[in-house]
Amino acid sequence: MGRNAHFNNEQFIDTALKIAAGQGPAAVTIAAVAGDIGAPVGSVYHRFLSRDVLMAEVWGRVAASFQDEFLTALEKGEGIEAALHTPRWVRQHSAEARILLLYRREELAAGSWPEEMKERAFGISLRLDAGISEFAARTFGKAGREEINRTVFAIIDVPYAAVLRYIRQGKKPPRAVEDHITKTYNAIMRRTK
Amino acid sequence: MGRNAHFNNEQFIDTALKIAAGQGPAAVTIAAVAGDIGAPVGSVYHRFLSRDVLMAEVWGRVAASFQDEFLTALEKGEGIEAALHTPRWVRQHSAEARILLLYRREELAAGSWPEEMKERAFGISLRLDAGISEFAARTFGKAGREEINRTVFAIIDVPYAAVLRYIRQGKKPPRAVEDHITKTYNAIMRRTK
DNA sequence: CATATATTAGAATGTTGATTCTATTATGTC
DNA sequence: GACATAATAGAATCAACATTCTAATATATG
Repeated sequence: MGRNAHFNNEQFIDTALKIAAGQGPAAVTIAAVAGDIGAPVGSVYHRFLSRDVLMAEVWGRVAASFQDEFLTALEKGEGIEAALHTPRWVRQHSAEARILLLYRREELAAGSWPEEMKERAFGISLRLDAGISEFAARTFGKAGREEINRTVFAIIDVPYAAVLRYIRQGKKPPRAVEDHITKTYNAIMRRTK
Repeated sequence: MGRNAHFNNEQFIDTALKIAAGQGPAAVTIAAVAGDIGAPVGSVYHRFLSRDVLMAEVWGRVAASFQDEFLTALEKGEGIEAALHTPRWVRQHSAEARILLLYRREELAAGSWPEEMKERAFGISLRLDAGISEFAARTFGKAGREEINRTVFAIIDVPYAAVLRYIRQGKKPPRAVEDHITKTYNAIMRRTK
């Protein structure tokens, strides 16, 4: 019952994502999102409790897109595959990459995340920590702070650094980044301390 | 002539820097800066043409603080010293580091930089490019795109990544980051391609 | 001491954008 | 066909801030 919808949640999330990627999160005003689709602002609020909730959806989508493949590689025990996932994913998902790597969660949605989203984010973070720990233990024989730090550096921080400069310029990372990431990975994750 | 000043430019810049480091650039409202010092908002505008100009001063100060030592090390030909400058500087300058590494120029001051500041920034950027090029040429025998990419990665991007995680948590980077940076530097800057 | 002026003081203005509110319009159900 | 309601429409509110404006105050200079 009720009239047919002209729009759907996905459209609003997609549009918010597109604007955030192109012009930064501050440009994602309710009017801009609605205007882009040709919807009235009221329709945004009909579907999302607030701007924060809309942005939290954007974040959730982007983070999940990245982390699912990343964790899969890691849980398989392929550290170098996990590390190389970053440049690959970035090439395939330019807009999402800009959001994930250029802004922090709090810049997208300042306060009040819906409980469900907080739990989702917490779950992802737990899974990430566990994956890293297990991998460190498997690689080094134990997973103390030292081993975890090295692992995080090699498979998260360095790939991020390798790719960031290109994302800022709106370019796809060149092939050389794989080489840099791999060399660093080998140097850091070598068994010999 | 005229009455004595109760405040001075430095105070406003310091306060803006402190607030930006602690609560992010968005928290740097004119009222917040003035209020923190006990000055009227009018006094801010008496000294700075606009919020953007004030923030540009903050940025200029922070950038210069970092880059002077960095470039000195680089121009001496000490690549590894330049790379290690990042964690050292970060430990000594927590607030400045948060601003320099957590936000981009445009987040501090969106539009309209005063001409003088633009030139200063441009000069710094030129000097940086030249320093990197020279260093790459000295290290690899030539400074093509490939050699420059490697150099930038090893002495800028990786140190940044090594330190970022701790800055976000408001902690000082542990000693291990020097080890990671050094290992990476050796792996990447090895003469053998 | 009178004047010019640098500076403080802080109220008034204007804009931008989130959010709320009040219709209006279709569509399924009875 | 009348009713309930999901959804669209978009005007009206509200709040936060940057910026502007109009005093009020000291102080140096003559």
